[in-house]
Amino acid sequence: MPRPPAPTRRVTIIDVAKHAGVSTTAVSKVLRNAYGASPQMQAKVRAAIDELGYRPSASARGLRGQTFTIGVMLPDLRNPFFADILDGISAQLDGTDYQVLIAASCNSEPGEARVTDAMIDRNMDGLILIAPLTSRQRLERIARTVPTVVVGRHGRSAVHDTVADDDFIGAGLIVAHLAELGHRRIAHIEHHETNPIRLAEMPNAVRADGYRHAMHAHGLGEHIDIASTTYTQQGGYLGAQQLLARPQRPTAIFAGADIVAMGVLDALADAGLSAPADISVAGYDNTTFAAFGPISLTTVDQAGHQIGTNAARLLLDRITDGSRPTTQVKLSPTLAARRTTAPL
Amino acid sequence: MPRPPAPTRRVTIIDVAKHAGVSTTAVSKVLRNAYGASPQMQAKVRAAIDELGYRPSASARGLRGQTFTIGVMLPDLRNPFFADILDGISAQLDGTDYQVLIAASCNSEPGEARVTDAMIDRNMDGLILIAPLTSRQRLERIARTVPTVVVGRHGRSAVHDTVADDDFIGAGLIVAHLAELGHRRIAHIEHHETNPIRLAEMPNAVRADGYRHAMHAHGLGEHIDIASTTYTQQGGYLGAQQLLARPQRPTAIFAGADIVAMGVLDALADAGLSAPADISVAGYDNTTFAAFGPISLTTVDQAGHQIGTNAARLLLDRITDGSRPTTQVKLSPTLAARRTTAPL
DNA sequence: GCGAGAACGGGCAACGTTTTCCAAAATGTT
DNA sequence: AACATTTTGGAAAACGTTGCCCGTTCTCGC
Repeated sequence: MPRPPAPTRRVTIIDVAKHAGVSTTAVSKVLRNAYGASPQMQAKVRAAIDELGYRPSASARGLRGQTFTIGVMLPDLRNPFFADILDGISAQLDGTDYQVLIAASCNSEPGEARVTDAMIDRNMDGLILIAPLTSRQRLERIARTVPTVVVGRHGRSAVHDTVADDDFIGAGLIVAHLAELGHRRIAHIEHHETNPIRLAEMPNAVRADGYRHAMHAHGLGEHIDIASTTYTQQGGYLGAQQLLARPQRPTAIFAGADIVAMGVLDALADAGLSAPADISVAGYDNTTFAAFGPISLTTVDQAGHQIGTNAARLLLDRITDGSRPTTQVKLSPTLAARRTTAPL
Repeated sequence: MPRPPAPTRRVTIIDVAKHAGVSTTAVSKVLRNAYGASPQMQAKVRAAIDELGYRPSASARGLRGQTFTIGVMLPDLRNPFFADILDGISAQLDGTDYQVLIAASCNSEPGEARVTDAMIDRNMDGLILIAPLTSRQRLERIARTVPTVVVGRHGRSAVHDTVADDDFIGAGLIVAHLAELGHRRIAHIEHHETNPIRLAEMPNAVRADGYRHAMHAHGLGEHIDIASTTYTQQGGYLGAQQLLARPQRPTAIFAGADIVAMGVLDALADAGLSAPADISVAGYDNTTFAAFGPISLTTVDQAGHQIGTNAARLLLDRITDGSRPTTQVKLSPTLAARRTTAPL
């Protein structure tokens, strides 16, 4: 199927100005509805814009200042929880001139560096970094360069805003739920974190802390039992295998993430066990599939939508006023009790 | 937590030139390793670049030509199938200077128009449009403006390349699988398409066609039974309800998408039935959750990764040579038989 | 009428690259 | 030694906006 596409020059502000019989300055003023344009002129210019189908070049704008672009960095496209956050961001930005562009799957520090650099290179007006692994130092350097909101990481900064769900409370919700059902040997599968600096900031660590604290609070300190793997399906499988091999097998497993719980369920099935008959299983995140009938996973709902709206709102605020003090928003998770947990 | 971020001017090509004692032209040449730069000069310039931490501004570049940005339009972040495609794209683009930026959730024609316009405004070098709803006419207009690859939509164009999975064959795989298991009353739930122009091009329509054709091929023409809803969980629920209310209830339901199958399973459970004991259920897409133990959905695997690599490769080709004839790549899906289908 | 001030419109210089050119120097060829 | 060629490096003009600044022309209060 041959035929080369016909090249066609883009309509510029100059074309519009000529067509409307005014200066480019005038067109620019109308575009940004800046001061100094009479209604008649506005009408003329707008007519010309429509007639010619003119669209301002973001590159040229970027060279002078704004690009009306918000960059969102996502660690993983597969976790539907992030889609909730995105929805919140989009909802908040709807009606503004800003366009959201996403860079995904930068699941390593160098990967994140590449992505954030790329966003800065492209003159984006603001960045929303979701669950970044990047060092605090680099994070602050980024935030000093461009308005930034960090999502899902605990710990405050003088230079960027922060939005996170309270993972400490969330872990407590699960432990309380299971304890109420009569469970005492409640085990946890955590994402192993080696980096000591990130230790206190990353959600996984906070969830583990919350688990420990809640266990103590319910007088179950002696039953604390943590398998340290990763927040992946395989990590859940391996973690569950470890826990099932204990001399005193737990009666409930709190997986640090829904995807981990999937691995746990697989391991149970392979061991000829089932949830909740033999062992109760809980996850964390309330991802879309957790609600599917055959799974029906008890989990913690992280108000992803609200996280998104808050992040976007804070970012817009900071774009308009870069010098206002930074804010830390901490949202409260809720329990989503379903059918993988049952009374002992 | 007060303290405004310290503003800091960006390092430009001029700074690098001064620091290296050469002209900006020279730096530019080194950057693009263009002709006319001696080894010594290259060394000097590279040293200066490293020392100053210089990064070229994409805006300024865009004003003159390339931005080294590839835009990917995704209809829906929640469908993990798209993540597979993205992985393929990233894999192919890895090692090049191109950065992928995603715009998501433009689940309507006006939404898609906004997104594609935004990408063109930003001078992106190429676009990958995944399962677009946009009219053929607009699609071609876009492709005439910027190198474009359309993914997941059947029908060829003289102006853009196309990559798609063969949905006709895929639907046939499911029907063959079910027929082999002894099923005869195999029903289908389709996504209702009203727009006649899109009718032949959209995957959902092709899947329904493939279903019809395969039914005839297996001598089951009289049992063709289609519930027309949407490709959503709720669509699956409603579709299953319709099918269950038939005087002659089907023994197998082929849902046009995995998410639809989830709704079907819910409807079965609510009716006191289960799969595959009472009714076999199959989906389409092999999304991540289809493989989860408790679900274990029989489905069709669309080589998402390959779709992505092919799309990216074609796009790079077209960016370097816009006049080469267009290509249509059609990949073959495979059956992923799991536990929601069983012999009659 | 008259001056002050507001309203309106436009000229022009950035912004940071790339891309022609073009000159000078080095090298090769008779 | 004179000339042709290649190599090397730079000057300068775009690219499409915006924002500062300046000159008009209104408007209005006296």
